[in-house]
Amino acid sequence: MLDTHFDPKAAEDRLYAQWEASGAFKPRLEKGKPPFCIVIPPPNVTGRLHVGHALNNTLQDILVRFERMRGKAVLWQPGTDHAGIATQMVVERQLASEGNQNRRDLGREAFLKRVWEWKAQSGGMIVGQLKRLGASCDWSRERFTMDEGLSTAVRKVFVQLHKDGLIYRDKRLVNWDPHFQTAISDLEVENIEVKGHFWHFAYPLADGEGEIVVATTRPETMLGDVAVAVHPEDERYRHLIGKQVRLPIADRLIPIIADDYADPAQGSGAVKITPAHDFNDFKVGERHDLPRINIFDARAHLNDECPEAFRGMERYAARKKIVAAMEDMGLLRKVEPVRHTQPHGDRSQVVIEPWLTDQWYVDAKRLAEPALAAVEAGKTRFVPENWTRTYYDWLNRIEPWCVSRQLWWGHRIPAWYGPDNTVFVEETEAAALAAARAHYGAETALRQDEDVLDTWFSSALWPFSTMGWPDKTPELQAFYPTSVLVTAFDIIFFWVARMMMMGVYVMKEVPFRDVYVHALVRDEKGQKMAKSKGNVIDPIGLIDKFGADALRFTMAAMAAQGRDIRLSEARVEGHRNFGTKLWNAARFCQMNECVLWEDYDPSANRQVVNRWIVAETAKTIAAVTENLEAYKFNDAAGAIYRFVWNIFCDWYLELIKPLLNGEDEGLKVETRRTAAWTLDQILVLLHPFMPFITEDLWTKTAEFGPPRRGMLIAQSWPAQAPAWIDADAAAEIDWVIRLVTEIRAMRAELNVPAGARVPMHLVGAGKAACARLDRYRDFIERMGRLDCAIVADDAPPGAVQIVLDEARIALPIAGFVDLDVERARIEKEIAKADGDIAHVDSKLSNAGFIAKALPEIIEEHKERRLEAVALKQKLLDIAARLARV
RNA sequence: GGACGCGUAGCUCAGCGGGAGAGCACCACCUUGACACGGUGGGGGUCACAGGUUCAAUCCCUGUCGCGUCCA
Repeated sequence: MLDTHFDPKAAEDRLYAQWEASGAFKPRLEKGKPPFCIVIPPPNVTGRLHVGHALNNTLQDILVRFERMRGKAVLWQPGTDHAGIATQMVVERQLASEGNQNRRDLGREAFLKRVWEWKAQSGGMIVGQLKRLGASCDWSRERFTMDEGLSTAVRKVFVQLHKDGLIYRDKRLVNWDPHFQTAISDLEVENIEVKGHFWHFAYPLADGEGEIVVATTRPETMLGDVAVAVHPEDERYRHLIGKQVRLPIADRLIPIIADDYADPAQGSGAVKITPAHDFNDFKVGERHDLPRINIFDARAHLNDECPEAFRGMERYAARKKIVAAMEDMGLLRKVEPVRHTQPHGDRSQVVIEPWLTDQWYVDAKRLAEPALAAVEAGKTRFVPENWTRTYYDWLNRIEPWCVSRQLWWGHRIPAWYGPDNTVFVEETEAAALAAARAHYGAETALRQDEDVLDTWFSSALWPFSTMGWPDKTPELQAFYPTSVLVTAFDIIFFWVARMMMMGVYVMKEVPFRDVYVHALVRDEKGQKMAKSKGNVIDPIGLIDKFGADALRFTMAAMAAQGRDIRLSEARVEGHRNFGTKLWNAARFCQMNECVLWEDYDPSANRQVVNRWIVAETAKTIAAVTENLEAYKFNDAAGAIYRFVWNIFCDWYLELIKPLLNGEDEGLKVETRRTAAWTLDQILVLLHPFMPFITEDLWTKTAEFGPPRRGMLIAQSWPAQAPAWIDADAAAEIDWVIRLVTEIRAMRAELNVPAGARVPMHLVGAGKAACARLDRYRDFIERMGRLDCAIVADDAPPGAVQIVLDEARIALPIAGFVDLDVERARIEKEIAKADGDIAHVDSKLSNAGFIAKALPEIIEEHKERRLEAVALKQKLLDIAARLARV
């Protein structure tokens, strides 16, 4: 006998281990078996599961389990990425907490050893958390971006790109993180609005004929100024163009130039130009062939380009000193408060410096062209479709991708330099040495580039590097291109765009057929969750409290396309209750000996309730299947939820109780088998959403019947047959349900004591209704709490009446109720019928409606009118009767 | 400033050209032989606002207001 509740704590780990041991997570490649593959967007190896991951992986797991049950050879490829900065940060922090030794003191080799030790011990915690969620990845194929095979792929692609001229070294401005002392990508920069100031500085003209005022939010950069720009059309400054100013403090002469970049409406209309420290100024400098004066070192301290008094100063200390100096010289004209956006490193949270350095760049523009064309040609499809445009926008505006990082943890760039700085880009040191020998005509020592590659460089290769590329493996053959990438839109650029570029370039084929873009999970107030805001909901906590199934079902039920998810605990709790409801339905079946029958034929039932539930099951199978195929997770979840609770539990199980307690053994057998079969269909349909509870029930419900062949995870997805649909059965059960509902509503509204049993007379009923009453008398009496249910020619005295189709339900309950309440109720009903009639009439009397509306719509309105009029007539009869009581 | 999205029941959200829905919350009643993580019934919405298209608009179009996200 089942308990009254499912116990997730006791079941989850055990079931997960059984699944994994059964080999169910591994793809079985067989002839004629279509492949289905998802590569996990690799979480960061330092990461912990947050609700975004929970949603993302729940949806992937639903698809994977669904397709597996549909008989496909399914590979869900898991793994983690090495997260250059984040991981290095974790280990450096660890070093700091142990003493003062930083990584430079330790040395590169020893430091990397420490990182690997850290990875072995505490890295990949998120993998365990994914397992708690129930993710059915093929863990035997787990990959890490720093694995040997994946590193080989990285080197090979780098070299290939270099040979094709798509990767090059250049001196440009990069986003420099002074804390980590490395370049970072645009996407790792958060632009945050901050309160700052506009300092207005007067720069004296060199000829002594006055001054020009510039406004800046970053006074310290003036030491790197090389010009002052004004707009060519700006009348205020036109006469100054071409003159020189004497830059204060630095004491250099710099020109006043004309450039459209200067906005006459902004500040004073004149703008200082610092090409080495501002992206816009850099472009101005290019146009006017200006020098670039770099005033910072890697820590953003002032360097030797600055006057001696400032050298070595930290940037904000320098700012203060500059402002003070300008003020002392009487050159500070104005200070105004201003809100402006400042770039911050998403890891370090410090202000990013645009800084002039030598870095490796990928020519993203050229890689983007075929990646764009592939989507335009429909080789990859976005779902929902409107994300296509975001993808286009981003790829159309793409800038050169800086791929080098001044870190130690990562793929070291396969470039070696000769004594004269000639660069040799090869996959191995040996190849580089050989190339050097050929170049120099002699054995020559080389030194390897110190830098490593951006983590995203290796992640971009993930869809094929995980499958063994550059080897032509069977996996690659079978599963590339993958079926679908599931991702949140906030990282659409990280993932989709980069994987598309690399996939198309390396494999000559897109990495995925579909890209399903799901919502972002926010807190109850709609805010993005962030550690700094303290509003993060821990999914593991929710799993501990309500079970993984409840969390998963909630994610699926709320994953409507095109909308964000606001997660609330109440919702998860509600879905835990749903699981309990199902559990108890199974318990009921078990108590009533509803065991499976191997040769059960759903289309061979005689009893109407059984024919009905089979038809309802068929509809549910179709709905869940279609919605999952269309990535409509919420609709699929809703369909199975309503079927289980509102059809199977609320009505079917109640309808069969009299049969199970009855005398007709043949009926009992049919009903038990049908109930057991229906429950089985539910377990299969619900399994992708709630794998644990369904798997547990799969085992437990087979305690008395024929043994199961394998675990639920490996069962076939149900098919439904047209023969299962039975419109007559539907009409009959619908009538019974409406009858019971009306009786219950009447009793409740009139405050008939719940325990009181009353008689029910069905008045004016047609033949079919009479027969139905006969067939379902036990059920109707039980659900309506009636002491009898009979057909009668007329309503008994003191009866209240409800209209049901052609008949009236008469309940002689005058003794229990206040008839004034009933009279008021009838009046309200009449008013409602009048309203309906008027509404329909307004349409039917409209010539335009008659002329233009679809015939079936007009017909429907006419029927509605007839029904409303008939209803009103019956209500008037009832009212007249009540008036006489 | 540009792009995208959203304003529907107290809250969280579905729906979407022809009769306003769910979950939770709320109210009333119920120790009914699966389940109180339950059952039954009920209240509650000029579907943001203003125009337009249409025989018909919560749904399509335009604009306004408010909110959010991303990009400058």
